[in-house]
Amino acid sequence: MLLSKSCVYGLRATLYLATKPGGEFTPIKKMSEKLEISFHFLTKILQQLTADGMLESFKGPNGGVRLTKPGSKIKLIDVVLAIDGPKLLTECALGLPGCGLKNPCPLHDKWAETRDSIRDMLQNTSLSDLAEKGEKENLRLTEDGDFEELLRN
Amino acid sequence: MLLSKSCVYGLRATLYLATKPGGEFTPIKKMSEKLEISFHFLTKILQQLTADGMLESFKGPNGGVRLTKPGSKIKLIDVVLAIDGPKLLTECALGLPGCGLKNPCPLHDKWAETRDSIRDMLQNTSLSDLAEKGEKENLRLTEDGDFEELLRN
DNA sequence: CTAATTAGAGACTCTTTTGTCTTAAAATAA
DNA sequence: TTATTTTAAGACAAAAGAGTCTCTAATTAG
Repeated sequence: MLLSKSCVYGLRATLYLATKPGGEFTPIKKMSEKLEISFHFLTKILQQLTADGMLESFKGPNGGVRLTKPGSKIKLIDVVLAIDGPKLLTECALGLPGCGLKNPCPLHDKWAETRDSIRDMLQNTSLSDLAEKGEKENLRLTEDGDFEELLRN
Repeated sequence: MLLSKSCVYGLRATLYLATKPGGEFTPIKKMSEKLEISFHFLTKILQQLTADGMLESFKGPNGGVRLTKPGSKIKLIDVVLAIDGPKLLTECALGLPGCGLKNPCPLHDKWAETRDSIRDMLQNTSLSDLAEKGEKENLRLTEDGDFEELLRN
C-alpha cells in the first residue's frame, strides 16, 4: 500500500475538518462516527497531528479539534509527512541505503521520476480542493455515505 | 513503503538472474550471498515466483533457479504483481472499497493519474533494461557492492 | 548404494502496524 | 463542588509482515 492506514484515516479526518467553519471545534467522537473509524484509533492519529501543529485541540464540553490553518493552505503532503514520514518520497525503490544521484541503483532514475509525480500530486492538492470537489459532486468519504450526509448536523 | 520488502528482494533477485545466461541454474544460496539477503527468506520469496511460473527450479547439485523467459520479456510489474498482488494499482488512495469511476472518492481522479504513471513505469521497464544499465554503468544491487562484483565468479 | 547438494514445505519467532481499553487531566455546566 | 464532556497518555491485544530454523524430497557425484 502506498499510504499506511493511519495516514489514510488522517487524510479522511482532516478533509472532513476542512469542510467545517474555521473557528469551530469538532469532537473526535463525532468524526469517528461520521467517518466510520474506531474512536480510539482516530484519537491516537489526531494526537500526532496535534503534536505536529496541524491541529489544535480543546478539552471539555464544546471541545474537539480543528485545523490551525485554512484548508486551502494545507496540502495532502503535509498530512502524509506528519503521519508516514518522508520515506515514500526519499526511499530507494530497491531498498538500498544511500541510493541517490551519486550512488544510484539501476532503477533510481525511473523511480525518481515516478516519485516526483507522486510528490507533485500531493503537493498540488489542498484539503479544500478535495472538500470543495466532494461537496460539489456529492462524493463520499466512507463506504456507503455521501458528502451531504457528512455535512448534515 | 510502495513495495513490500519481499517484493523488493524479489526484484533484486530476478534482476540478478537476468544478468545470467538463459539456460543456467543459479543456486539460491549463492544469490542470497551476492545480494545480502537471508537465504531462507529469499528461498520463500523465490518459491512464490516459481509457483507463479516466472522461475523454474531444479534440485540437487548444479541445481538452482532460472528465469523461464528472457529478461527482456519480464517487466517489473510482473514481479510486483506476483509478490505484492494488484492492490497498489487498484486500491483507493483513501481506502474506500469500490472506489472507481462510478462511485469515486474526492481524490480518485488525481490518484488514478498518479497510479497510471506508476503502472507505466513498471510496465515499460524490463529486467534486462535494468540489468544492462547496471552493467554498463557499474551500479549496485546491494549496500556496498557494484555490478562487476555481482557478475564475478 | 551412499554422501552431498540443492529446492520445498511448514512450524516457529520477532517486529511493526492496527486496533482496543482504561485511567488521568482539563474544561464546562449546574 | 460535583457530574459531565472532552482530549491525553499509555498499557494491552490482535493481525500482518519479516525473518529463522528444521526436516523432507529430489538430484547428482563418487
